Amino acid sequence: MLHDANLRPHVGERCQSCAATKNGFCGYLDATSLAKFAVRCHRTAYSQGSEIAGQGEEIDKVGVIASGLVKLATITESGDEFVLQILHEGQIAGAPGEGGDGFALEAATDVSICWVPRAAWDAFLCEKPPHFQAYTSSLTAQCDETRKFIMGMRGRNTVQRLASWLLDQCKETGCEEKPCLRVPLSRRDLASLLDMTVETLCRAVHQLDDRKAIRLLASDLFEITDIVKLRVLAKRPNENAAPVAAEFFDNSANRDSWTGDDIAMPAAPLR
Amino acid sequence: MLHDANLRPHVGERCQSCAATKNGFCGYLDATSLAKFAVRCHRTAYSQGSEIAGQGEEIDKVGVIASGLVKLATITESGDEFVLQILHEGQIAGAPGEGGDGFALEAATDVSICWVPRAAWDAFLCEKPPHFQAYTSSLTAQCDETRKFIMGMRGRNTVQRLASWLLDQCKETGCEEKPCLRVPLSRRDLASLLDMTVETLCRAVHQLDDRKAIRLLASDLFEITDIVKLRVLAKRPNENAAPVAAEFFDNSANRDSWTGDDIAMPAAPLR
DNA sequence: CGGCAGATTGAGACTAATCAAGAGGAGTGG
DNA sequence: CCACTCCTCTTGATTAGTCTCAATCTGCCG
Repeated sequence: MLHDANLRPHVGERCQSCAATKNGFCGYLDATSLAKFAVRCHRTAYSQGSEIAGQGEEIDKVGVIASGLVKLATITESGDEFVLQILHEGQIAGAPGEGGDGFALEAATDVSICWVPRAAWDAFLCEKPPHFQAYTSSLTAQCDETRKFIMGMRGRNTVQRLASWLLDQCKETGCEEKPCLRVPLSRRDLASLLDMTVETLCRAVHQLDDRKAIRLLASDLFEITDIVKLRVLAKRPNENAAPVAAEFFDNSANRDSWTGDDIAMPAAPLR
Repeated sequence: MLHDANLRPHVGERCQSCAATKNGFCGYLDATSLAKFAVRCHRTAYSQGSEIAGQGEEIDKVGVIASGLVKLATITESGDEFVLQILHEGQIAGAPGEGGDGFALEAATDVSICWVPRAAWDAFLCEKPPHFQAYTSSLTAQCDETRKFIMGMRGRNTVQRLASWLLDQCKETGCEEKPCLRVPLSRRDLASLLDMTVETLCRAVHQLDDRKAIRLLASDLFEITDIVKLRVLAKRPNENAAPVAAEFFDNSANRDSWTGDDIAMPAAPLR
């Protein structure tokens, strides 16, 4: 495990420049809570390819991905690696259960993660409801994303799966106008994620190229030349390019105090 | 939507006989909390095949599955239905995000669900940390289960996928000694869940039968005649038949009061 | 320059989908 | 009671799509 850096950021300082404060768990926190969170965590950097948590390894801490992509994979007895999921900025890594029984976390790109010891994490959540809400919102969002991913893979052949995944990537990175998409994953990882062989993935990429939906500028650089055609090839023709700005729950719902046993209506729903 | 019954159970009374109190969300609650929860929810019964929540329908309530199996599916523009997941006893249905964007919930068997209006749900969670912990534990467990399911499907052909799924079912229903497994899902639903056609599923079942791993007593009744062979056929040979009793978080961790701004160590980790 | 790993392309083998049709059961109406 | 329809489950033959194996190409590093 390579730890390129292991810093406890000054309150607010590091977070200011962190893109994850806009996304996922940190994005759900208000400034005050974020500051409190910052003092409890320490940021660790991992270089591409390094192992974050081994399979079967018990993790006694919870992490929020500050930058980069984390590969959630499993290695079978026969030695094959299967990429189950790619976690990104703002998502929770190492939540209880993860890694506990057969998943490994690996840095798919250079990654930095804000770790909090399990005990401190629990204490932070218990401080006030909005902290818990941030956590539940994150979990729900991640659960949902997984389901959406499965949806995108189902009932599609290899070319359609690739096209569908590229569409999702476009939305996620928000590259609607500038049609250039960088795919930091290796062919091997992407193929595994999309449940196909490297060779088939390669053919699928070139098929999209041949049909003028994309242009392969470099091995890891895709230009989306015709997003409409890409949608058709993904079997998702009627999808409007609606913004995907994750709908965070209304922060005005933050109640800093807890109710007693009396049943009080909360100021607003969680989401 | 068929509502065969719609009852507000008396505190404790209905819950006593409910199997879900041992599992999932309700299983994480202590007796007092469970009683409080019971007065807020109303149980609704759905007969097999009835729709619980339509695709795109906004759900303003949260449900805990009291009994039966709930099918989480999506219907594409071309009219094909894809079963993404089967939710069972004790799991959360209709969490925020679900149904919001393309999933439908349908009763795969006769089902009863304890519903709580969103607002009351949030209020319940905010009452004290253990309630939130029960929720986060449930979410994490469900997230994990989804990942395990994907793991079971990856890198396997149709026969292996079926065998793998059957193994999971054995563990879940705890039928280790008495080797009889009832599969309440229709061939159509099961095939969709396992990502194959009905025809292929049928052939896979009979292949397991031919190889003496199982015996098909009835169309929905499987006798596991040789669990070791079944493991081999599932490409999961080295799996011990370890109990899967979901590891619930230690209930002694229940803290009925909340900490202030000071950082206090919680009595025990969440899980 | 050679060695190496990843990416690409090609040809044949094999899996699972598709199309087609039969078997069995449940419900309906005469 | 039977004839009829409808639906699910099952089985068979054909075909399309992927995987496998193999070879070549590319860029990178020493």
